Amino acid sequence: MPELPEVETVRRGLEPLIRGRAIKSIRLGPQKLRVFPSSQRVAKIKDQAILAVHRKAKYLLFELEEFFLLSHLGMTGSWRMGGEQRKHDHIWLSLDNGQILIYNDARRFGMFDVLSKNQLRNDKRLSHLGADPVLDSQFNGDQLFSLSRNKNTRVKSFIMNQEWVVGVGNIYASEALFLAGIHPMQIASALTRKQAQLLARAIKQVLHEAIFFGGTTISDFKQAGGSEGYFQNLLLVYGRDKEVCVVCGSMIKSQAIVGRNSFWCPQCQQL
DNA sequence: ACGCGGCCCTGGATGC
DNA sequence: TGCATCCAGGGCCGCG
Repeated sequence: MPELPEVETVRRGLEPLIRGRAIKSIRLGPQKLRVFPSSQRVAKIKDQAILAVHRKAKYLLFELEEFFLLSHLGMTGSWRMGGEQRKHDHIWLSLDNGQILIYNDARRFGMFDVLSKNQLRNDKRLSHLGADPVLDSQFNGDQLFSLSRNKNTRVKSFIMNQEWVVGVGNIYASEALFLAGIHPMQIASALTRKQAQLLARAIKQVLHEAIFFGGTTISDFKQAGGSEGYFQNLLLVYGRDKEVCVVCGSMIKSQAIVGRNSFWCPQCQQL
């Protein structure tokens, strides 16, 4: 699913299409997402203008005059403008220019909710999030190092936990650890300060590059305009098990770590 | 109290 | 061709 670069790519594509438009009506399909608002709540956003589209971690936030629409794409969620009906369409937002913004999600791991400004402030899903490597200046090696001191888990799992760092998912975790030369099975609390600094830098680098290239399309990620990302062509280890490392020529290894398939170079990333 | 495994879903790839 | 199995970019919940 979409990690930070994919969500950011969607945000950037979507915002110019819908900013300033008012919502004329909204329709929800019969099959619920993991989170779906009540119909009374949905009714409140009629005639509200869309002022901006923000990203908070891997969430999209549509800022309305008095409410926020909270959207998480889960693994297979996507927003697109109008066009033909498709299987797994679940939300239809009709805008005042006649266009319809549609949410599609095959696996329905996504979330959609309507929140007041006050509810947004107090929302537990959003209040426990860590620093954003792209947006927050307090994300750096020193912060990562101090957070990691008491974390008795594999470093890959540590950087994927949204409570400590947001936006890093299964693809970019492997990529960042490769760039930093850190073995994904290393215990987080055993990171040296130097390693934490390399890792923070690597996370920022890979997320920025992936945003620049429009995200990673493995099977079904699409940008807001429907085009695919390009960064899948630039992945150095993810999905490349049994291929050779671009740096040293060793064979890339893969193995599940805390339940998620992980990829690393046994030569460049030693425990 | 923390860390992990299972689970929520559908569809595509693979194997028999 | 058909069927069974496994796996997928995320996050929540319950268990030990």
